[in-house]
Amino acid sequence: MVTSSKKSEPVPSANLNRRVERSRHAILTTAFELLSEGGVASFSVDEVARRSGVAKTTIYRHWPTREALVIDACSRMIAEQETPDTGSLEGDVTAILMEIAHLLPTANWSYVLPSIVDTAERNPEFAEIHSRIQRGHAAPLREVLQRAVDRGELSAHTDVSTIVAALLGPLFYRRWFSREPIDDQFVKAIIKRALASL
Amino acid sequence: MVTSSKKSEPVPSANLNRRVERSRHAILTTAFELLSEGGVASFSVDEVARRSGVAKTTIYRHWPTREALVIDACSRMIAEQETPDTGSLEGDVTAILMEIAHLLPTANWSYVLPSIVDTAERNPEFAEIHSRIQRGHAAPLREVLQRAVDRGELSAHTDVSTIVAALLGPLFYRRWFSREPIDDQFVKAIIKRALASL
DNA sequence: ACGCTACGATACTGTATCGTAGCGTAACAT
DNA sequence: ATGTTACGCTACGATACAGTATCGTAGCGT
Repeated sequence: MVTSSKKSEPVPSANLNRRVERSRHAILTTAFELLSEGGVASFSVDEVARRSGVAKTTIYRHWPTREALVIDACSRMIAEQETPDTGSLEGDVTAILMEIAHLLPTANWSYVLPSIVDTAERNPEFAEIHSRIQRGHAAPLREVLQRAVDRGELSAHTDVSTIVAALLGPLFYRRWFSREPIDDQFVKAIIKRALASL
Repeated sequence: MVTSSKKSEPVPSANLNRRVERSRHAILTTAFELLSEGGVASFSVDEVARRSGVAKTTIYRHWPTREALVIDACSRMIAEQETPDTGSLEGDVTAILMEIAHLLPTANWSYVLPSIVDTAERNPEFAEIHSRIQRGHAAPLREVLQRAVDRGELSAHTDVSTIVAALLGPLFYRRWFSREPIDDQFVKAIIKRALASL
């Protein structure tokens, strides 16, 4: 009785989910790859269908519009970083920035982010995604900075947001604006200046 | 004799040039406006024709392709800034950054630049334009910094490029990444840190 | 064995775009 | 007056794309 009543409920069997998940995964993987290559503007559903081998009709069975798929693919791009704990503020910050400096020239998301920033300039949905990505990038820094404030290594009236901008800004600037290389020496100079006790 | 020989040369009369210039100006103005609204990706020749009142055929008589027109319109976006001379490094830098901080939320080019950055990521022609815009932004800073080095206000082995990144980076970061407001206090804090004598 | 569900293939509508061609016309020079 | 030049207009052809409709089929549970 209980089992039969369960059947009538919308409980898709595990295997059906597997089938669905296979399609969804193939689509999303290809979508992500396509995004990395051409950005948001040149993204097309037809191309996803061609590359993934999944029929376009199937794509539209899972996502109502092209935009929904793009947004979903963008969301998979949020880089999650661990928060180090070396004991000292400078040690933590150095660990975080060195990793970012290493990722900036190589990681996929660094090719797509300008496209998202551009789209976000005029589209609130992308502004929301961009905001999430942004918070993800800054979170570890905010945490180690806040810890430093709490234990007195930084003055209590330090504005954490300002320091984050002073740390991330120059790195991003070199990646997307001046296009200069980002070497260890540069990162260290930025850290010294951002954390300088005035 | 001299005048008649001049005629055979490709010396279009002034009035003809006026006619041509009127068309070119109307097209470029509209193109620039369209770029500001939608970025490079959504730019279309048909729309320029519709808005400017100039026939599409005429547009193609002056620019061979859509891309050539976009590039031409982008080139008009290079913001030229004057280099101040207040006598002190901090005064000069403050003058420059305050103006940029004021322009960032308002100027047209701040809406288009992400689009150019994105396009430059994959298109060498736009990378070149982006590079020119970038140098234009940094030039006044480079100059006042170099002057400060020359007169000994900054140590001789200061890396000017690093300081420029430490100054412009945080401002750009707030405009296009964290989207936080850029107030005078923030600018001053960034300047103090960037110019700190370590 | 039977039925449900997701899937594939194909075709289609409708639109937006690039870039070109043909033809007539207004501005301008001489 | 006559020719030249730039322009406007309309209409193309070609392509790409979003999104839908139809029909047949393969996987999977029961």
